[in-house]
Amino acid sequence: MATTTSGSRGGVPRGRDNTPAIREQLRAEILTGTLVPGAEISQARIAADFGVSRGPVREAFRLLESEGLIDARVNHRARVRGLSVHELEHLYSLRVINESLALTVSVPLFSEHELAELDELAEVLRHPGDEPFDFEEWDQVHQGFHERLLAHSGPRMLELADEWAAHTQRYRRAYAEGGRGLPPGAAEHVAMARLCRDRDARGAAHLLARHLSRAALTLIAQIEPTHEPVLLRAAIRQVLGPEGPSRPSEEHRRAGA
Amino acid sequence: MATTTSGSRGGVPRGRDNTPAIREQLRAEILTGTLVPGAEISQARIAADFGVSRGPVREAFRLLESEGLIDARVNHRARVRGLSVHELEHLYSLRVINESLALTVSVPLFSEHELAELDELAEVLRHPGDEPFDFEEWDQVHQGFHERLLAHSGPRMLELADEWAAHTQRYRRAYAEGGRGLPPGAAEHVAMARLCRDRDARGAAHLLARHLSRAALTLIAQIEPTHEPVLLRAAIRQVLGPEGPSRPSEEHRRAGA
DNA sequence: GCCCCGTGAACTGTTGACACTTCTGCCACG
DNA sequence: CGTGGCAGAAGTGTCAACAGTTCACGGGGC
Repeated sequence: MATTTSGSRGGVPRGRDNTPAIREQLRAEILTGTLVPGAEISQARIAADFGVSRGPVREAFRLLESEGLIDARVNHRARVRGLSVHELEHLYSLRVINESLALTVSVPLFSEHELAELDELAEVLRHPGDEPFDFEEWDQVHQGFHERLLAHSGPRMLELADEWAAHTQRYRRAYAEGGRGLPPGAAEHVAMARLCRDRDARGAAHLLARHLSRAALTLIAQIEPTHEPVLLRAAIRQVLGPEGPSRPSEEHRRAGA
Repeated sequence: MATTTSGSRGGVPRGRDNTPAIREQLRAEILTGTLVPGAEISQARIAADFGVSRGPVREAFRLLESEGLIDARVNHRARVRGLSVHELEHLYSLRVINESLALTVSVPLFSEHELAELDELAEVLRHPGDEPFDFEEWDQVHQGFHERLLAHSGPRMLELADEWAAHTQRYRRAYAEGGRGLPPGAAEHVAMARLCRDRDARGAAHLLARHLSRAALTLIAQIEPTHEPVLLRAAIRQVLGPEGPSRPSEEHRRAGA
């Protein structure tokens, strides 16, 4: 029996249009794993937890379904969608090609203030202050960095990229192995910030693509080592060109990582 | 005063879960321009038109909003979102890089049956049978061709590509200038089919990218000639490489278009 | 012992009604 | 003549209740 998850959510205060709050709360619980894949969630129970009627909950469910976080068959309880290597690969492939493009057009437009912010965040990512290492906090900063990277790519692209990044978070958390240390590649962020400052759009985009695909390949190897990531490799080729991501390339070394 | 569009939609038969039907009907009306940009649509009126209560309509509205087809401020009537060159450029940029990738991985996987279908559709696109030329019918086939091209790229990618293609349809119709003739580039489809048959993934992807970006540039030039499509050009560069789309490239000629 | 069907609980989809907000048009007032 | 504000209409967000569906469970028949 799938755990028909229960537990009281804080009631929605008193505001009008409660759907966004419900949606975001559930979304967060799914992304962080509080609501595990396969768990069944009923409109009635969620409504009760929020102290609200089923109307707004139904609307929130529709949004979560359109985002791909839950499956909702007619006349059945909704279920938190499961994880799969295929989806993980798709998500990262989308991120690789789209974020590379978004970064390419953003680089010439960064303000001095934004560049300084990137530098600062990158430094924090490399040398997190607190001991012991707090993965939650680090990942928060990490998401902020990647989000700022795409600042000037337009609202539509930004929204999509945010969604994809959020969804990959699900996999990162599920397979973080207890989050016991700095993820490999954490140091690359300072190189990226540097390339942005140098207005090297091509170099920055390439480094981002390698950065993302390394994360993806690491995860895939952990989850299902036999899986052959055809789509992801094609995505990498599209961004980096046919030569492939074999050795550290020119712009990477130049950035002095 | 914005036209608070009215008019009776056929009542939803008697099925359970009416939301999808309502959503699709409204979506189609927006995409084809029956519901013009800026038009205001009220839950109450739509509900009456469908012979249904406001509940399902609200859910449909939420989906349409998440898709970006309507704007829905709290306590206000929803409005059909307007058109803009920026969005058009974004849509086509997304299509260029994502469909190119999707096609790249699809090419090795086409069955003989699918290849034959592509050939056939491409031929119809080049020499449409009926006189006078029926744009609606032609565009139907056109969408079918592009959809089949991505058949093997996985459900998530397919869904996204379909959505983007559908949205560009809005612009194509709005600026079709009466749809009085075969769009330029219509002949390229047979070359694409040919490249698929030859299992030339790279060539097919490049041709698709050029095909899409030409359509985009034509539309942009019609709508707002002063607009400089920075994002789109970056997208083209990402797929074709730095040399740019200057001359007809090797694989294009080899396909003997 | 095994299978089938009826029954009731748990849910979902839908509806009509209620409270509150926004906007329009009009009137009194300056 | 211009302006401020005040009712009423129109619309939205929400809720509680109704009807139909799915599923688990147990009793009866074989």
